[in-house]
Parts: sequence; structure tokens; C-alpha cells
Amino acid sequence: MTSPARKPSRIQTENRQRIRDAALGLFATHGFRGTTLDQIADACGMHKPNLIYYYDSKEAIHIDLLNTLMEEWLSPLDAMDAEGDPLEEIIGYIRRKMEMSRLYPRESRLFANEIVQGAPRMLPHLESTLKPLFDKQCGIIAKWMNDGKIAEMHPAHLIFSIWAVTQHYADFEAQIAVLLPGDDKRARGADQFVEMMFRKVLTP
Amino acid sequence: MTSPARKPSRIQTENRQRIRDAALGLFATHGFRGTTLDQIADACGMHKPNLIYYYDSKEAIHIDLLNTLMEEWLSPLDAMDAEGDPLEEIIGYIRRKMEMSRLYPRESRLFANEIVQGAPRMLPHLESTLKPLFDKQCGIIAKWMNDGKIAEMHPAHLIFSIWAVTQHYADFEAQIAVLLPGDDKRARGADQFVEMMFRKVLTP
DNA sequence: CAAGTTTTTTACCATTTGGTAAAGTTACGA
DNA sequence: TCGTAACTTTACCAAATGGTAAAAAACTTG
Repeated sequence: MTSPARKPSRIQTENRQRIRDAALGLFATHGFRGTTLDQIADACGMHKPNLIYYYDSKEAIHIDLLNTLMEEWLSPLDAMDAEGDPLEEIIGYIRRKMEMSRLYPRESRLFANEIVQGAPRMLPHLESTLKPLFDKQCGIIAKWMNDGKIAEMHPAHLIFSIWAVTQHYADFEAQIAVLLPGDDKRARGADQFVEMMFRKVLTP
Repeated sequence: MTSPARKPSRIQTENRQRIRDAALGLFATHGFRGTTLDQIADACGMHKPNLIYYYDSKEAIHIDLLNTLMEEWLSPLDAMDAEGDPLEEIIGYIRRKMEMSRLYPRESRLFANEIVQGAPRMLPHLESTLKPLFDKQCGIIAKWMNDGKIAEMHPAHLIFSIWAVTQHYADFEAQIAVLLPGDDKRARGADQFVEMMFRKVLTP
């Protein structure tokens, strides 16, 4: 649509990746407006105009990150299989979400920033991509409940609570680090707690 | 320390309040860097230099908001009474947190923004004010568990999960509005769900 | 290896933004 | 009601910031 869309060169692929990696960390911690092009350039050892050579604007970097994020973010939810064992499917989903919180806290915070601020760049994407998947998976959960495999409750709120609890460990890490100053073993304690909690909630 | 600390005039009290109110909404949605003094001035019908007359700097407004917030934010946790009925004390705390999410979403988002960004202006406050209270209330909960009044689990993670779930409804409202497009009745559904969930978790 | 293409760098610009100076206006106590 | 202190407004400013122009350098390919 924009340019003739030639396949990107090796250097292009590499440098776009470097830019995204640097921008991800900065946008996640300082927000969009709180991050400057100079900071991004610094963080990836490039010069400001070089960024603009690879991305049309600061906003283009942000949008690219959000788009990439969206797919990775949804895949665990999508992986919840209607044919599997209900309790283990949901617990498996929770485990994957906890793992993502631990492995990709920057992505979690980038997403949190975007949503807290009213999802200015993501709303359409939420409507078109997240909503259908969400509705479908809510349907699966509702059926499991109907069949008496797991306890009866509002499926949407169940998913919200899973998101809330799992992402909390990434998004509010600064607070948790103050309150639970032990080393990173707190991660394991969290995993155990969260799994126990939802097992109890879901058992009929 | 700064000025002779005379008692503030009526106009001063009023206008400081107007400024805080306007700034709260803007900081909550756009973050600190994403909010300009001109926006704040606009939002409260004042001129930019007038803001600086009442607050030394943009940062001073932000800090004042965070300090005020901290106290209001902690009072429900503080209200959890060791002498009361354990289950009802915790459920009462959860109800109050849900209510705050509904009544004060701006405060919740301001706090979320600050923590997601690593709590740059709040870390000392968290250490000195939140931490002691948190430890004390964790102790109370642990005792309740020891006495067999509620189910045994990690008290700190229990509190984290309460914070996560209740604040989620304020902080991620944009997402929830897309996924549960019903009117505000979703608030009631949320209240019911959350109370049911934690009752189940806490029952021995 | 020469010509052309892609990538990087230097110098620069317009706008935005936090904040100041100082004149003008209003409120308020004696 | 008059003088002074509190408050508001207008006109600015310096630094930061997103982005551009164009030359220089590096890479590719016939």
C-alpha cells in the first residue's frame, strides 16, 4: 500500500528488530509520551534520524509493537481447547499466563500502559481480534460449566480475574518487590498460589 | 520549610483543589509526561502561570496527588480488624476495594500508572507507609489461618490477588467495555463474581 | 571495480512545553 | 474607603523534542 513492498534486506530486518527491542523496554516503563526518540536511539546504539529511516515516526514504532504484541498475547487463550479436560485446560492457560508474566514483563506493561490510557491505538484491534476470540472461549467455558465439569460462574469475569491476577505480577512488580523483598523465589510462590486459588474456585 | 507556612486562604484551598481535580483525570489517562500544564490549565479554566502560582512545578502537582492518594488508598486495608470475624473482615475489605474501583477509577489508574512505571516517585512512600501496614495485616491473616478460621494460603499473595482483581475493573475498564459491552450493570455482575470467588477460596 | 543503491551521519528546523517576569486586577483588613 | 497583599493575566524564553535535508559512507551487483 505505502511503498512497492519489496522484501526487506537482512540489515533492515536486523535493525528494525533492534529498534523494537529498545523501544519496547522504554515504552513499557515510561509510556509513549514519556519516551523520546533520542532515548530509543541511545538504547539501540543508533542515531535519531536512523530510526526515522526505518520507521516513519515514533508512533509507527509504537503501533508496530502493539500489533506484534497482540498476536503473541492472544495465542495462549486461543490454545484453550474445547476437547481437552476442562479443569486442566484452564489451569494450563493460567500456567502459560504466569509464565508470560515472568518471561515477558515488558510486553505485559506495554499492554497495561495502553489499556490504562484508554487503548487509544488498540481499541479497533480489541474489537476486531480480541472480542471474537474472547466470546468463543467464553462459550467453551460456559459449556464446560453446563456439563458440570467445573463450577458454575460468569465466564467473562473468570477470564478477567485470570488476566488480573497473572498480569499483576508483571505490571505491579515494583510494588511486589517492596512488599515481598525476597529474591526471585517469589515467582514460584506466586505460581503455586495462583494455581491453588483457581483450582479451588473452579472445582464444582 | 519552604515558606513561613501561613494557613492557606479560601481561594488557595479552592483553587488547589480545582487544579488537583483536573490534573488527576489527565495524569490518570495520559500519564505524567503525557499531560501538559496547558491541558491542566484548560481543564480547570485557569492559565498556565496560575498553576505555577499554586504549585511550584508540574511535578509538585503530581507528588501532591500521589501523597493524597496514598492515604485514601490504604485506609480500607487498615480497616481490616483482627478482632472481627475473619471471613467477613476480608470480604468486607474486598467489597470496599470494589467500591473504590467503581467510585474512584481515576485514582486507581493514577496509582497503576505510577507503579507500572517502576514507582519513580512513590517507592520511598511504599517502603515507609505501605510496607509496615501490609506486614501487619499479613500477620493478622496468618493468625486467622493458623486458628483454622479461613483456608491456609500465602497471605501476601492473597492480598496481591485481591488488589489485582478489584483494581482490574478500574484500570482495564477500556478493555472490559469492549468485551462486556452491556451497560454499567456489569459492575454488579463483577461484585457478585468477585465476592463468590474469594468466599470459595477462603472457606477452609 | 565501477555504478548504483542502501544505510548512516551531521547539521539543522519548527513546534511544543515547562517555567518566568512583570504588569494588571481583585479581595480584604484597618 | 484606602492601601496592601493576594491573585490573575499577558508576553515571553530556553530547552527539549519530533522530524527533515542532504552529504558521506558502506554495501551490492553487473
